[in-house]
Amino acid sequence: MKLMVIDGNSIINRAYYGIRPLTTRDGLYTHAVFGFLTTLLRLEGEEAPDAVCVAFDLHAPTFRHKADAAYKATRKPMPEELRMQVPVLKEVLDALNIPRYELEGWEADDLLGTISRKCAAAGWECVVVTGDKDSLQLIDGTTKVKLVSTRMGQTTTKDMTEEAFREEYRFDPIHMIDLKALMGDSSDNIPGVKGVGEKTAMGLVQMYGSINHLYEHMPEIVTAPETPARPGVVKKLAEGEEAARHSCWLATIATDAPLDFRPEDNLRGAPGPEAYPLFLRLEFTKLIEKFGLSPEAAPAPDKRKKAAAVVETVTDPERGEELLALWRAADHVALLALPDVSAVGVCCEAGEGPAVVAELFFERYRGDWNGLLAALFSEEVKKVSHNVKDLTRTLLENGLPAEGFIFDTALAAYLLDATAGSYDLQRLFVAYFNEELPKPLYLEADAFSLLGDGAAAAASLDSYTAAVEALYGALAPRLRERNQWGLFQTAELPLCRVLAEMEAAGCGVDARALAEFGGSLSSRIAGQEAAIYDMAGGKFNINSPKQLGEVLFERLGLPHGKKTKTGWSTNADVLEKLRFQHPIVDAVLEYRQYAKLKSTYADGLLKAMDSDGRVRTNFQMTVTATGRLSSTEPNLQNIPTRTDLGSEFRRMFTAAAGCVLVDADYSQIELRILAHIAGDEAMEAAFLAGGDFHAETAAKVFHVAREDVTHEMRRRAKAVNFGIVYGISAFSLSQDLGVIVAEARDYMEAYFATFPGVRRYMDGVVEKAREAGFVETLFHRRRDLPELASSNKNMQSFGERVALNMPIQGTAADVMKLAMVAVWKRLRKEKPAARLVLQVHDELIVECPGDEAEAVARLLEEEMEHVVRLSVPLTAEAHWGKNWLEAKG
DNA sequence: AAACTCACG
DNA sequence: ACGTACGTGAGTTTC
Repeated sequence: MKLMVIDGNSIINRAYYGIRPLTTRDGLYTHAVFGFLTTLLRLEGEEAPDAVCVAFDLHAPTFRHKADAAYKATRKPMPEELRMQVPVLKEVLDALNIPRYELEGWEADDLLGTISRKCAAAGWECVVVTGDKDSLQLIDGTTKVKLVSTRMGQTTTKDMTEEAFREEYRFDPIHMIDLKALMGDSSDNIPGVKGVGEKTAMGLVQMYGSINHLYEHMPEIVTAPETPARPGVVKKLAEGEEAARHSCWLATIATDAPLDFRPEDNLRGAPGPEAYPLFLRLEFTKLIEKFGLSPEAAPAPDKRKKAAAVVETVTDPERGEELLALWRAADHVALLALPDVSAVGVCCEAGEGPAVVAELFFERYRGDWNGLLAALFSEEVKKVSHNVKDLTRTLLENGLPAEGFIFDTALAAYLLDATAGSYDLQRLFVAYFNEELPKPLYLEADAFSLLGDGAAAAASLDSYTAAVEALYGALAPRLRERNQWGLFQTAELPLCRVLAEMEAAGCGVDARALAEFGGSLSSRIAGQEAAIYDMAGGKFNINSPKQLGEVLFERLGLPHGKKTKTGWSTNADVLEKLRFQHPIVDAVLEYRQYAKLKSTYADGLLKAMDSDGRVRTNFQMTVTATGRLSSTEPNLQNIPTRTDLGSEFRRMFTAAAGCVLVDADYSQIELRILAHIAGDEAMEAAFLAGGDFHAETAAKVFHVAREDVTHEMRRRAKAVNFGIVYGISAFSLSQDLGVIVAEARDYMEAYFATFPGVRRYMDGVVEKAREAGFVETLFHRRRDLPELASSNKNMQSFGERVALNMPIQGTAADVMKLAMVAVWKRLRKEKPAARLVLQVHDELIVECPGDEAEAVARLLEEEMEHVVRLSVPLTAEAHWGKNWLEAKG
């Protein structure tokens, strides 16, 4: 069997430039699509493949892929006349029933690589069609590359099999990587080795093959003058080793993108009924015949305005079955359920009449409603709902399936405006349709819940369910317009299931140890309390900043620092500076530490425990402005770790009997993302080198050798690194480091001199944000920034810091969400006894049988590292143990 | 309900 | 002259 996979971007690009412009009567450019289709016909004729599919790039216009951010200079932006044709081509391919693949965060190249390897694994032959020589590295025994070029309307192709390649290049296809890494490629922004061009690189690769092998043999090259590497070249090679290895990474096409792909799903089938009218609209009359399209297959246009919904309360099992058949056949239904699934509303617009909103109140339903629910929540009925994660958790906890959710109106509204604050149905409906929904339903904390009797609910469940349907119609196209469909479908929506399972699973906590620890904290608190009263000369409420301030700053006469709205600040920063003035200060600091641990963690966690000895957090998906999750009731994302005493709490988060916790965390994910989106070469090189990044930074910034970096230098470099991510100011950095502002300013200057790309990024992103009114992540998560247009200078500065920070923090959040979905899928397939239990922003925790620890650890690392390909490696490290503290490694 | 403090990434 | 890091949630006091 043979599959042909086409590099969609490459071929449409070549068609665009290779064919004279062509428009329809109403001025729509179509020549690139036309050229693509004629090329497709030609290729099908030449190859007669059993299956055909097309891969596309999917990346932001603002942040390009690989080390692409700085390359506005070298890679021209896609002309508007071409850009507008890409969605048209996709529509055409869909109509022709030719599958297309695109994946947030991956280039078409990587998909070609992945698809070709999956074909090989399935025993299929694969033909990769592209205009790009990069893909030649994919050639092997079962994969050939067809190079296509289109000039003056004429398309020529060149078949590169393994033999043909060797004949032409005299080395193995895989070494195309090394060739490109040595000679560089400006259009892909691969630096290569300075002073090494095509000729030299070719000779070196023919002689030594890989770059690794080449550098291993450097000594011999020096002494062998007849080699293609003359002495000058040897020097250049030595100087360019880092660049060569970095370039190697950039030049390698991934073959392990997380793509759900089976060759047999791409078998060539008949065109759909939409194809004929679409080709007519594009005025592709000649192609209609060549693609065998006919008007008979055209669907009847259905533009009729829907009448108002018909509402019925279902009590009869037979009617239930009837409706189920309609729901199965429908494109989708809108659905809401009460938190205990005691009532469900289903809105269905199938057929030509008005929408039917069916309400199922199970205390009134006379048949087997469990069977009905199981069918309703199976894959077979495509459902749109509001807060899918919560419903999924409820369903799973009631032993019901939870499949077939295709949209979530709350999540969609969140992606469209992450700073709106709340996403309950009433508000959304008002915001999008300027109409009020009836009141009887009480919406609590975004969850759909019911107060009052069934009659009151009956009067409103229908309007709320219909509102979900209406909002779907309004929100879905907006997501597509903003390029957020991919993020929604690949990250947010599938994450609902993952989080629901995590919440339902919970995490084991040792209640006895917790209570015991709480007791010892009480004693410590009592001890400090007595000492404080003694030194203060009387009792007062230490927890009251007001009373504490009076004692410290009035009675004891200590110098007060910052003031707050209501008085003098008594926070840890201030007290830290007073430590040597009076022994009471240390006592207060200790008291505060113990009191915090006791009330928030010892008491707090005990209160939050379920009867089975586990705590179940609520992961909120629609809270943060950056795309992170938040965790509440209890918050399991702020369990202490920074002090020895506090981290004892982590010892009490335990694995079930026979199980261990596996903890995997990303290393410096935000700084790596900064290196990527800023395209800063020095920073990229530092990460490629793989050492201690803060120390590496210190060496560069302070101009000392790596081994001469002191602890203090590293500490300062680390603070600057963090400051950069937060949108630094010299003042705050000086506060953080305890140095004068001028010195902090010097550090920043030195930092920007070391990493010039970072400064360019900072200037660029703020400028763009000011123009656009928003910033976005690599995956198009967006945050609106009205602050930048404010007349208040502080507001503006805040907006600027957010503009700097959000794309970084937000991209990290996107990556983690994608990783969670990938990990979940693999665990489900390969390690069904393992389950995800916690996420703490850059850290994932899995509970699994002890003998699977090693395998699960490797699985976590692999999935987390490979979820996206940046210009620097993304690394994750996993460890395991009987409890969270041990598992931290 | 708001203010303050402090736990986390 | 001023106020200054980004993103969260929870417990406590005070109004």
